[in-house]
Amino acid sequence: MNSDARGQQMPARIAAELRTLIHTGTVPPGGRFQGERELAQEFSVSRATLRQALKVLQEEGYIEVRRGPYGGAFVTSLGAPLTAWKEQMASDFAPMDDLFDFRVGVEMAAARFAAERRTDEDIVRMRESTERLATAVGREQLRLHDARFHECVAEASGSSRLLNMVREVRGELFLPVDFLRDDDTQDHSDILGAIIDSNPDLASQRMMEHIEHTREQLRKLVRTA
Amino acid sequence: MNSDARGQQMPARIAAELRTLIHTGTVPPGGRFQGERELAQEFSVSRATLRQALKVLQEEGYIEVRRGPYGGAFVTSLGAPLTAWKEQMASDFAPMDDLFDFRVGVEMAAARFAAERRTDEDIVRMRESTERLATAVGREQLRLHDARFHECVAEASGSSRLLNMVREVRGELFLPVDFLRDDDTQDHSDILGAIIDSNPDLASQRMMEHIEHTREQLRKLVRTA
Amino acid sequence: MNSDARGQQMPARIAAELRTLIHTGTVPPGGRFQGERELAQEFSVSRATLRQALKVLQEEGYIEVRRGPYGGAFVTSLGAPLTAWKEQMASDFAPMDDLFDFRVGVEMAAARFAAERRTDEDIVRMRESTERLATAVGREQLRLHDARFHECVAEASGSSRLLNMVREVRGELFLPVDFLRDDDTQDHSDILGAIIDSNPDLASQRMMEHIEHTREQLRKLVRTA
Amino acid sequence: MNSDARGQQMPARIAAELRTLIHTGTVPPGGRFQGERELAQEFSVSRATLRQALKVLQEEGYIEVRRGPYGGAFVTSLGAPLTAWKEQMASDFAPMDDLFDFRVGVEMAAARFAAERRTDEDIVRMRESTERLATAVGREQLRLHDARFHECVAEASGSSRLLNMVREVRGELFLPVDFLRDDDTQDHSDILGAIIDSNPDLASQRMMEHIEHTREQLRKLVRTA
DNA sequence: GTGGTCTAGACCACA
DNA sequence: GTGGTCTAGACCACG
Repeated sequence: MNSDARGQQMPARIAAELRTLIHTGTVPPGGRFQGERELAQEFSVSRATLRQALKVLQEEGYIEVRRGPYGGAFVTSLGAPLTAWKEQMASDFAPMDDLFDFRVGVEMAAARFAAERRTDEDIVRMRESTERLATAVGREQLRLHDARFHECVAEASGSSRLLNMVREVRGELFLPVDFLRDDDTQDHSDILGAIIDSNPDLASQRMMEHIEHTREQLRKLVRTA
Repeated sequence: MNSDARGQQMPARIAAELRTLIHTGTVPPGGRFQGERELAQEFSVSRATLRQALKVLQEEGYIEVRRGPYGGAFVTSLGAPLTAWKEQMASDFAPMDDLFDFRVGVEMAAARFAAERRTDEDIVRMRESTERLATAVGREQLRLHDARFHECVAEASGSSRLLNMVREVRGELFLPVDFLRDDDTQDHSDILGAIIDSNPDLASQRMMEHIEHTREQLRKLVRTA
Repeated sequence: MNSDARGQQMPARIAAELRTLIHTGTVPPGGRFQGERELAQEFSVSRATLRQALKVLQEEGYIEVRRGPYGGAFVTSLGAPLTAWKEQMASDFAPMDDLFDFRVGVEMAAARFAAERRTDEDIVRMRESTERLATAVGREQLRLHDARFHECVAEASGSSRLLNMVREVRGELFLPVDFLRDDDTQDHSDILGAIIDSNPDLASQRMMEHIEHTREQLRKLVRTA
Repeated sequence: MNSDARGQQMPARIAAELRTLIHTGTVPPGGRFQGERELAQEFSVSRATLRQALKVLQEEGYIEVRRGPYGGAFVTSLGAPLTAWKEQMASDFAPMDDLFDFRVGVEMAAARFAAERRTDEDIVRMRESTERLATAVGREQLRLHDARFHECVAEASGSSRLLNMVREVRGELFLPVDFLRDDDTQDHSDILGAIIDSNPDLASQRMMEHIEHTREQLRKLVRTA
């Protein structure tokens, strides 16, 4: 009914979308967003509103804004947000568990339907993401291609709603992704295999294990930090 | 001061919530909502705003407002919304498929985690829902207890996010539920069994089959209508 | 040259002007400012800009904003600003001394020129202020008529620049005025006498003593607080 | 980031400051300002902005900009500004009176507090200014050391606010100073004497007379011009 | 051509 | 008719 008006205010909503781009590594530290005018148009929003969104991210320490030509909104090294996130997680891990429970649901379903419905083109895209992750160097690239694979699976599921949710969840995940597991590439490869074999149960099963591994990894990280 | 002021779509939001109450059978045809003043207070909203929400539902044919003593907002027989829904589904079933893909994801996860984490109290509640569905008479009761069971499972999963999503999906489902399958009670019972046995894979598997059956049923309904 | 553009941003400048109205008691605690639209027009500024000014005052604890008819920006009991002011003064009284040095200059000159140039109407106004102060009840009235007298003297000086400065200084004074000396009325009366007698030296002399008394009073207040 | 961004009148502000330097004789006719880059840095402003300020002064006839080596912004003989000023004063002397009323206030207070608070170093500086005025040759030197003395007194008052105001007023005075009275040196000397004697009333009294003499001188000048 | 500020005006939610 | 939010567009200061 009101599918795209979930009730947040515009600035907060746009801030969330931009934050997602940072969390997923789409715009890495040091990277620059488009100009305010372009962004405003992209979000179908006035520049004033967009600027409020940028201000939120600025105060959260995600971006810093520079003026002049070659100015713009640049992603910081993310030190401040990382610290804030760790503190919050250390004091209460429940929200993260909640997020992962939901992630398990949407990504298992995505993997299942992907195994049933994937086209050859879907397979090409998923394979490419997997290979790029394998050869990625640097945290930013790892982060980006890890996120990209999960999106590709959701795309292959043919469900726009699942795709949106996969993206939304990913957008909330943030820095955990900074600490990718060494065997992520293998996980992705295994999942992809099951999808190619058109084995929905196996695909979703492996997706679940993959996500639960990540959850465990995160839990450890928070405990030791 | 303006901490929760979303700016501009409160009426639509409230309308959606009230619509959900109708879709899930919480307030059945012929049933009456609380007085405007109570509703307004419940949603932390002014009476004027609430009246706009009611107006939306009125125009959609969900409710009719009667004045005087014993007046109030009464749920109609839902003929108009049903017709509108059928027409829409007949012309494009994709949104419904999208919704069901997502439903499969969240409810499978809910069943899985419920099987892992359910407490004795959770079991009591789920069992009660199942039994009430078995002995329910009339469409309204069926609809209500069917919805209630799915909520109970989501509650047992211990994930507030999954619970919210289960409810949200249900709120969008509407009348399909009018046409419950005869073997729904058996499905619920089977799912509950797997949850009680602490068998996550089986519980989620049965939940999926249950939902896919409903999807098929609906698809047929639309074709023949 | 650029007499009215001293370089502040508009919101800060407007906030300062509104703050002055509070400090001088023109709008007392509990009082209400005009509607945003009127204020915006009065300051020849857009509503958005004016709202930023209101936000500043809101965060400083000077006003609270209520919605609905009979809503608007209302002056608080000023507890928060008072506390903040006391703390600041206790840690560094120098800015207050600086302000008073300047005040001595402008108000002595105002008294001097008033004694030279006052018209009969000026005298009427100054006398009225003095009398009202004598019969005033309540802090708000005292504050208001005290401020009013000093303005009247500055008006009588015939120098718009001095008048502006007297007002500006008064606007920065704030709560000190909350603690009026018992013999303020006598001081005002003495100053007025010298002005009526067209005695510039005596008028400015008395004005100085009046202000220095206030300074001393304030100094004590801060020490004991 | 935008801590000191006043938004929109930087050029005018900078122009005013540079104009003051000319009015006070700090940079005399024929004199050269620093390079654009140095000035820009000094005012913490971009070169483009500074150039706008220079353009303003250029159009007012205060400076002329020469290019090439030994180029820069040179103060003109000030014929054009002087003519403009005379015309303006002849048509309306009120603004000048207003300025002098204010000047009386701030400089009397400065003299008063200087007499109360001057240190030995202050005396040295004030004496030096007085002596240099006595031995000055040429309008430029006269203008410069006259202005300098008044600043020294304001410095000795220990009030930064009074000092700022004395400077600001002086910046607006401009060419009147071109026509210094012969007995200015004696006036300064008398004022200094009262300050050294720690006689606040006398110091401020003499300061007033000094300023009022200047006002009269100016008035005559305008009448005859 | 960038971000920073302000304007003018609309519509919404409120009581 | 109030305050709360957003839009569209302008101009300024920047490097």
